[in-house]
Amino acid sequence: MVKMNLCPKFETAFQLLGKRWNGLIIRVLLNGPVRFRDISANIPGMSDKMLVDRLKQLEAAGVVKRKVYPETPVRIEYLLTDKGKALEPALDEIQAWAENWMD
Amino acid sequence: MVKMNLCPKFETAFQLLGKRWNGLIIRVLLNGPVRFRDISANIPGMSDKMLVDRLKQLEAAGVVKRKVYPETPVRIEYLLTDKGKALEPALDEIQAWAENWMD
DNA sequence: ATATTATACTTACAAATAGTTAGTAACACA
DNA sequence: TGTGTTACTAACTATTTGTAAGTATAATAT
Repeated sequence: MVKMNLCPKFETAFQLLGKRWNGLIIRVLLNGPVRFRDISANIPGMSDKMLVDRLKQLEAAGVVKRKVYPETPVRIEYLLTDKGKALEPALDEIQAWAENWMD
Repeated sequence: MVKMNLCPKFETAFQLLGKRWNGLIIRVLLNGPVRFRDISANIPGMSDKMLVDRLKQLEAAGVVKRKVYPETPVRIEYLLTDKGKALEPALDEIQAWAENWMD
């Protein structure tokens, strides 16, 4: 039997990226801090429920931070941590691949 | 409202990569052609059913090719197309990110 | 005082996807 | 005739995702 030794960290990374919406959410957040509505409006087909769920998951993974501005009405911004920003080269490579090979 | 214009090709790319197992399967196939059992044995937790399903999906997407050797017992190898191999830099970036930021 | 508006969620339920376990077809070999 | 191996398939359950509606909060409008 052929043994390949998939890196467990790579597996963990794909528990995040290999979930629907997560890649797109991170991509949107790479443009800078944005509000819930703005993420939602820029990802067609994704429900509020999924966005809430994914933001919680990404926050728990240390990729996204939630910042509350106690204004009226309250304003909440989502932004990438350093860990999240570090995904930019990877997402850029996926973008490049998509441009070369999709359609 | 903030408009970001997510690239539709990027979205399509993440319909593939943003599905459980696909990233890991492609990663294994980057080592060269392998048989069904070998993929399966190198991805802990993934059932045969999911592997069949994903290989079909990746084949339909033009990322994976299926090669039949009419031996006894029949031998079937799965390998990446050029389109599939072109994902290597992207997966390498994810690997690098995982090594720097996981745990 | 009451109604209206906006934002960031929550809830209840239906539909789709994933997981588990068992089974099958094909064929050489004992 | 029976056994073993490989690459699946089928039947069923569990989990995840999707849909549609609702809620809390607080300023502003009537």
